[in-house]
Amino acid sequence: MSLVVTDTQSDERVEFTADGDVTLYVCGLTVSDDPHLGHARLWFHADVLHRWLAYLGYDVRHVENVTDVNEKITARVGERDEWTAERDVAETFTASTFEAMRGLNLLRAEVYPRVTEHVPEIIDLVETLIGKGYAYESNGSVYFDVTRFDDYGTLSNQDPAELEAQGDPAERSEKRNPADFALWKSGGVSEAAAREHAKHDHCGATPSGERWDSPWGEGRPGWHVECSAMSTTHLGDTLDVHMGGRDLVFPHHENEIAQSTAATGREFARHWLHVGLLEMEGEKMSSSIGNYWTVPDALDELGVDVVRTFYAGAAYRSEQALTEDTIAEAEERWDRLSRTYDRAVGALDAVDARSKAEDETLRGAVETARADFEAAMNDDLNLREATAALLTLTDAVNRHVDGGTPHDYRGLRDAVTAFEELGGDVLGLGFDVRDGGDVELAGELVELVLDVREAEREAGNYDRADQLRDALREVGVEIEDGPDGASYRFE
RNA sequence: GCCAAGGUGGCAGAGUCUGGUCAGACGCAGCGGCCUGCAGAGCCGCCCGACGCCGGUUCAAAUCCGGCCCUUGGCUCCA
Repeated sequence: MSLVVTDTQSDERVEFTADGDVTLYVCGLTVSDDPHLGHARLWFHADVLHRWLAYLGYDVRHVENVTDVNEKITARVGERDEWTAERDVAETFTASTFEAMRGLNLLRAEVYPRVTEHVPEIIDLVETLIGKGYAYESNGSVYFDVTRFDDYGTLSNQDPAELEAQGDPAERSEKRNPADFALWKSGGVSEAAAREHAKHDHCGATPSGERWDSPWGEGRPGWHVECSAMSTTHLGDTLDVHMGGRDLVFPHHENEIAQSTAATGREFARHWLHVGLLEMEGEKMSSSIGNYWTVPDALDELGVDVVRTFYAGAAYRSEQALTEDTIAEAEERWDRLSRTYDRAVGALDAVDARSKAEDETLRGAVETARADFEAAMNDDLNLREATAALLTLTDAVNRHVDGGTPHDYRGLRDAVTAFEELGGDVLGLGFDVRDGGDVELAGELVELVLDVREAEREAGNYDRADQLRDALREVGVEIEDGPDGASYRFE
């Protein structure tokens, strides 16, 4: 059984193939603001692909760029006192981006290359393109001539002749064809562009952003060429997988293909995977619309596991709706998974777990869950079905734990391992992660309160017992009465 | 206007490539039961019932063909 993915190039399900290491390039963030849940959706799906390929035995070389040169970044200079240059703003949000990524429990990429580190490579690439006749200099800027590249438009199925012109009016007059795009822009950020992207009015001179020397004079790299240069620098001419948001298909990825293929003469990416957009109230979540939820806020409010469970509720290639209902569903799903995991671990470590007890139903359920999970993952990374396989396993585990003692040690251990390997390692859910603080002491204190509560219950003082339970819930301790007395878990 | 993705039960979301076998699994919402001092969790069971619209092909269409409507995205910075 092998992995099948939906490739944007052919729009067909194709078998995933790679020789040895898998090179994975993800079009990363422009660091002009805190990342929001839309950006994180791409990160999540790239992360799960990374994790699944690792599970299948591939060594994954994952590179995700940081775009730290951009008009939107420049436009925020001066908004805070410490933001005196484009670089200051970029560094602030690069830091918050990394923090968000860690908070989302993403596997680290091999490198997070930044544009500011790769200007020499970008200039080399542009010179190569000029040398091969694919690009031309005009007024200190350099443009890619789309008429020289026969396959231009095949990824997005666009006809260059039908396209509206790219770039602003001043730029258009410098170009041979309306659809030509900039590889290098002369000078700094124009005042018009800076103003357009500015969110807030602020005093002082309009910032023009950083500039670099080049064979064509001072200027700034074009957006599309950055990704071509950074991916080639770190992963070579041909990528196994190129991922990005669906909104980048045109022009960004189309242009990347043109630049890289023209420069190297080789296929740029074997597989293109595009992640559908996150919708909020029927619209794309976007900083410019303002309907966004930042990653730090979402992590505070929901926790990383609910956020990840939410993302696992829809296929990467589909759009996904963020609503109260879909969030509530994710909360329920994660609660059910983690609760069951805790119960299984509890039963496993109890004296009632015996080496010779055997529950064929439980063991069969574990095997079925593993098989279903793997089949779902290989079927174009169907995360909702994969999650469903784990949820089906919760049923068998709960039935076993409810079914009295002795417990089937081996069966429970296999179930726990399945949760950890499939839910934990592959989906990145934190089954065995416990919050910080002195958990042991907290546990002892909770036990103490529970002893008091038990005494009250035995005395028939249920009001008092319920008060204690409510009080514990308020500080984040959930009490559940069972046949063997009360148990608790930290929320 | 051009390009792309999509429209499936109350929600969410598979299935469309390979026309018929279950419009499937899981979860949420709803109902009943077990358990329980109550609650929660858990378990068992259940109702309901959807393939955007109009044609065509076919013994048979969610699935193939044609037309139309609607939604979202891209064509300008965008994950």
